[in-house]
Amino acid sequence: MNGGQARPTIKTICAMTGLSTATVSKALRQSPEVRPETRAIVEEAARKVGYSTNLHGVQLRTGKTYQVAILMTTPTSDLVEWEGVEYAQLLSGISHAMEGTRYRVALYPVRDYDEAQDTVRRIIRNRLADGVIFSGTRPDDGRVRLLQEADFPFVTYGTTEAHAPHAFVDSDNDGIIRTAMRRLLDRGHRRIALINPGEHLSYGRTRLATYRDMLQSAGIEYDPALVAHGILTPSFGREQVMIMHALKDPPTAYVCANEASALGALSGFAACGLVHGRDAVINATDDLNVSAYFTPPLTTFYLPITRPAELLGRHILGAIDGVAPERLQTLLMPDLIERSDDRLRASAG
Amino acid sequence: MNGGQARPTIKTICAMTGLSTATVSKALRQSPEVRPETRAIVEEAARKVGYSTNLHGVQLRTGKTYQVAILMTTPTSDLVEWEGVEYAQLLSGISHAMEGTRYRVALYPVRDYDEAQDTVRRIIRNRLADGVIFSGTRPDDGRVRLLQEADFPFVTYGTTEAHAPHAFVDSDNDGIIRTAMRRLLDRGHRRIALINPGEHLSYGRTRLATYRDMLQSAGIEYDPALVAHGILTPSFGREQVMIMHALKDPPTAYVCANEASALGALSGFAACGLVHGRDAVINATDDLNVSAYFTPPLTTFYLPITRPAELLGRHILGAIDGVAPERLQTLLMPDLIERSDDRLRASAG
DNA sequence: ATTGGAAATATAAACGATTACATTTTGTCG
DNA sequence: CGACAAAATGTAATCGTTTATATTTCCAAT
Repeated sequence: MNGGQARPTIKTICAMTGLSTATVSKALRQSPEVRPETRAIVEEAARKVGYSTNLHGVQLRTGKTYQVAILMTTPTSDLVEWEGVEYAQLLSGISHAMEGTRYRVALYPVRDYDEAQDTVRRIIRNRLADGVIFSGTRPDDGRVRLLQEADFPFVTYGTTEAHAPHAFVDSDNDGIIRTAMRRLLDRGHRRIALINPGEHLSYGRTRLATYRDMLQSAGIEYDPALVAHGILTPSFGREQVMIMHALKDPPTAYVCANEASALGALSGFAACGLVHGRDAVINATDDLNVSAYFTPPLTTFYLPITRPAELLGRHILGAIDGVAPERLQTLLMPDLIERSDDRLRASAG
Repeated sequence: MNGGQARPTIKTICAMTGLSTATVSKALRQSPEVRPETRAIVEEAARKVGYSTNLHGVQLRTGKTYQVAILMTTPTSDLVEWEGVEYAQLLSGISHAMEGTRYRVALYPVRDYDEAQDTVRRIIRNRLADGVIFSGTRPDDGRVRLLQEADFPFVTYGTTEAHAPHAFVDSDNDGIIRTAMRRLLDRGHRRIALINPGEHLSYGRTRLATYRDMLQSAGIEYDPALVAHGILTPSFGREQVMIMHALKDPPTAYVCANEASALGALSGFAACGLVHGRDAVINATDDLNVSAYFTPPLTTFYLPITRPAELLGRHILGAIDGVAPERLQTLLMPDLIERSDDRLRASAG
C-alpha cells in the first residue's frame, strides 16, 4: 500500500511488526508497559525504515509545542548601532543548551516593553510555546506578572521584585559595582560617573543603589549629574563623556554598564582631548571580551555571555519540567580583569 | 458541553452558528466558496469567542510547519570574542520581515560546516521547516546542493557558484574592494594588506579575486604575505597587523573584511606603536556603524545589517511561495563613509 | 484443570484543522 | 411551474500521535 516514498509513521511500523499503534507508540517512548522483547522488535523496525516521530502529531495530541519563545528586544528600525549585539551569543548559548531535546528556540521580536507584554499575552493565550525567556527586566515587570498569573514556565535574564519567586539568571550587579567602586575609591577617585541603562531596568536600579551606598560609606555626596540613564549604545557613552567633561568638577572615572557604551566613552575621550589614565579612566562590564582590544585596553568585569546563556537554557527546561523556581535562580559574578591600573598619573601637562 | 474555559475551536463556532466545520473553515480563510453574509456571521462569532486558529491542527493536516529555520554558526564553545555579533541584528531583521505572517523563526545552532550539512539534511528529511536561511556560503556549497536536490526553499546570505540559480542576498564585495582599492591606490598606497575571512568562503574568494585584479591593473605585483585568511575576530586582526608590520616592506594600508578585525587591527597598531594616518591606515566593512566610535574613526563601507536582513526575510517568504529564484537575488552596495583621509601624512618623526 | 489477577497488547476515540465529495439551496430560463 | 446548473453548504475522512478503556495472554496458586 505504502508507496515506499512517503515518510514512515507509526502505522508503517505496525504493518511491519503486526503490533498495534498503541504498543508501538509506547515502545518508542520506552514505556515500561511494553515487554523488552517487543520494544526491541519495534526499535529494529523503526531503525530499518528510518522512522522519526512527526512532531505535528504529537503537538496536536498533547498540546505541547516543544518551542521555547525568546523575546528579542530590537531597536526601532534604523537605530541599530551595536545595540543588543550580545543577543547573538545569548541565543546560541540557549540553543546549545537544548541540543538533544525536542525543544527549539523560536524568536519573537518586540520593539518595546508594551509590545513585549502583548507578545507574552499572545504566547500564553494561544499556547505558542512551552516556555518563555526574556531580558530587560523591571522591578515590577508586567510580563512576569502575566506569566505568573497564567502559571506559565519562564526564565528572565535579570531580576525583579515580584512577590512570588521566579526563575532567573543575572550577573551580580551589586557585586560588580561594589567591587568597582571600592577599587576606584581606593585609587583616589572621588568623582565617579555611572553610565547606566534606562531607569526602569532592574539592573540599572541595582547598580545605582549600590553606587550610592558605596559613595555614602566613603562619605562622598551623591551628585545626580554624574549618573546617566539611557540606551547603552556607543553614541550614548560618547555623549555622556562630552557632557560630563564639561562640568565644572568633571569625573575622573567612568563606570560603564556594557562594552558598547565604554567604547563610546573612549571615543568621547578622544573627542574631548582626554587621555585615559591621565585625565580620567573608564571601567566596563563586558560580555564579549572585546574591551581587551580597545585602545587602551580597559579594566572590565568579564563574564563570557555563554555562561548565563547556557543557564537560561537549562533553567527554562527545568521550569517546563516543573522544577520549583527557587531552585532555578542564579547570580553570576564576573571576573575582574585589570587591564589598566586606573590610578591617575601625575599630569604631565 | 464546553466548560467555557477551553480554547475555542472551529467546532465552537459551528455550535454557535449552526454551520458545518467545512464552511466555517473556509469562511475563516476567506474562501470565495462561502457567501459574504455567511462569512460575516462566522467572523462575528469568531471575534466574539476570541477564536484563533490552532497551528498544530493546520500543521498536521497540511504538512506545513510555518517555521523558517536559520542556521546559526556559533563558535566552538569558549572562543566567543565578538564573533558573529551581527547575527543579532540579522535575526531581528528577518523576524521583523515575517511579522503579520504565520511564520516564525526557529534557530538551529551549528558548530561548523559539517554540522550545518547534517542539520540541513535533518530539516529536509523531517520537514522541520518550510524554508532555510544560512550564511557563510562557499563557492561549491554542500548545503546548497542538498537543498536544491530536495527542491527545498532557501535563501543564502552570500553567493555561491551553484549551477542552478538560487535565492541570495549579499553585499557587493567586488564593488567594495574595487572602490576601496582604487581609493587607496589613488592615495599613493602600494603595499595594501587584505584581512580576509576563511579561504573557503565565497566572499573571501570574491574579495581576493578583485583585490588581485586591482593590483594587476595598477601594475603592482601580488604578494601573498599581505593577505591573511582567518576567523574575523579582534584577536585575528591584531595578530595580523603585528605579523605584517614585521615584514621588511610592511603594508601602509589594511583592508579589513569586518568591524571586529578592524578593531583588532587598531589594537595591533597601538601594540606596535603605529600611528593611524602616519604609518598606515585601516579601512573596514561595517554592518553595525560601530567603526564611527573607534579611535580614530575609520573609513568604512557601511551597510546597516537590517537591510540585508529584511531582504532575507522577504526572499524566504517568496521562495516558500514558489517565486523563481532568479527574482530573489539581491546584491547590496554599502555606502562609503570617509572618516579619515587615508593619505599618509609626512612622517613627523 | 480452573481461577484470579497482573502484564501485555489491541481497539478506538480523541486532538483541530483541511478537503474530496455529496447534498442541498438558490436563481434563471423556457 | 419545473428543470437544471451553479452556488453554497454539509458529511466524513484524513493528517500522526497519544491514551482511556477493553481485551487477550500469561503465570501462579488453588
